[in-house]
Amino acid sequence: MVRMNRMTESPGTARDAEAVSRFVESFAAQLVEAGLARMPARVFAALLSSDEGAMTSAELGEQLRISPAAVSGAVRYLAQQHMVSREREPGSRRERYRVHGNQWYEALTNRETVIRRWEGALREGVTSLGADTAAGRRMAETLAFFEFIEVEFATMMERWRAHREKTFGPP
Amino acid sequence: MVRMNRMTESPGTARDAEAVSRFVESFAAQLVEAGLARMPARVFAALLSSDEGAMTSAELGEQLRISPAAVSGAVRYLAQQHMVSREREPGSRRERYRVHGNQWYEALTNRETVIRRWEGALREGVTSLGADTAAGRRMAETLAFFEFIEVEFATMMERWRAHREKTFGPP
DNA sequence: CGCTGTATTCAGAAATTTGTGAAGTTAAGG
DNA sequence: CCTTAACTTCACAAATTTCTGAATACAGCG
Repeated sequence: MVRMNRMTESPGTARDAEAVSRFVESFAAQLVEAGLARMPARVFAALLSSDEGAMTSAELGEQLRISPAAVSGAVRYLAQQHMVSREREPGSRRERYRVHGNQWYEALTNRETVIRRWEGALREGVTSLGADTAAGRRMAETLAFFEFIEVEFATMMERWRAHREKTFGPP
Repeated sequence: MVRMNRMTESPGTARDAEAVSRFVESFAAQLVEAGLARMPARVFAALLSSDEGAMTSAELGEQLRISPAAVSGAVRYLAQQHMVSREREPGSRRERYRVHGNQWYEALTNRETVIRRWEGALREGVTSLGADTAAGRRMAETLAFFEFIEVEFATMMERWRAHREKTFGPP
């Protein structure tokens, strides 16, 4: 009985470090392609595939082979975007970073702030180019699209929460 | 009566170049913040605020003060993303780049390809980490979210087209 | 009150991205 | 065909971004 080093004991406890790492990097790559910066993407992917859904700075640094500074920067960014939360461990000064079990993707897809800014810019465009110009009309229509999206998005998320609860049980 | 240089003649024809430029740059900045690269963002904003909804390479270069090479690169990217189309002018070898009147924002928000890739990555994650692990379950739930979104998005766009037609008339 | 384990900040090195000039390619018009 | 007006590609310079090591700040513990 050779080869009982990992992924052999009680499933859900020990883990194939290499497989995890492969997944982390490949998922991070997708996030990067979607526009996320490199380190935040890697940190986030690592947290997402951790069994606890949370890791310490040291654990992240070890898994990803990056400096504490890089962890700090990535985590700060992710926290600002509400994609992770920080927890102070009761005892020591160590901190854990946690993915919000079922809300992070709302943060990820919730471009509400962005949409609002676009709407602002478009309104400005309509007035500064003139509502009676072709360009002005085109932008007015675009603006209408975003206003439409903004509302739809909210109700869509509402439907998801309902659907989710039904399928996976309460958060 | 001094100062009758621009924005004086029939509205909708002559345009205040400076105001246009201000808007172009400010809207481009929003697009950049949303993740678009600099040149594509500027080119796109310029097209969007042109009265025709289309410009030649030379016009773009002049308005944005960039080289033909930069225009070429930006336009290639935008075309790949289906945010602009290229038109060959009947006569000469000049090409015009056009924003699709009311479909570009679908291209912009339609992350379907991206979503598909994420789903792939997540499926891989579920199997490689184990469906019976906590991490696996978390990812299965995330996967369900994206599958949900994918469908919702399609119907949302359908509703928009209906709404649009009612409000602005046929495309 | 120091000590120690953590987290953060900062200056700079390294890598990546971006935009240009110049050469190359294509096709219309003589 | 040859010329010429466009567009494209390519190598490189410049600017920006990213990550690290080192110094700094902070908080719990003895």
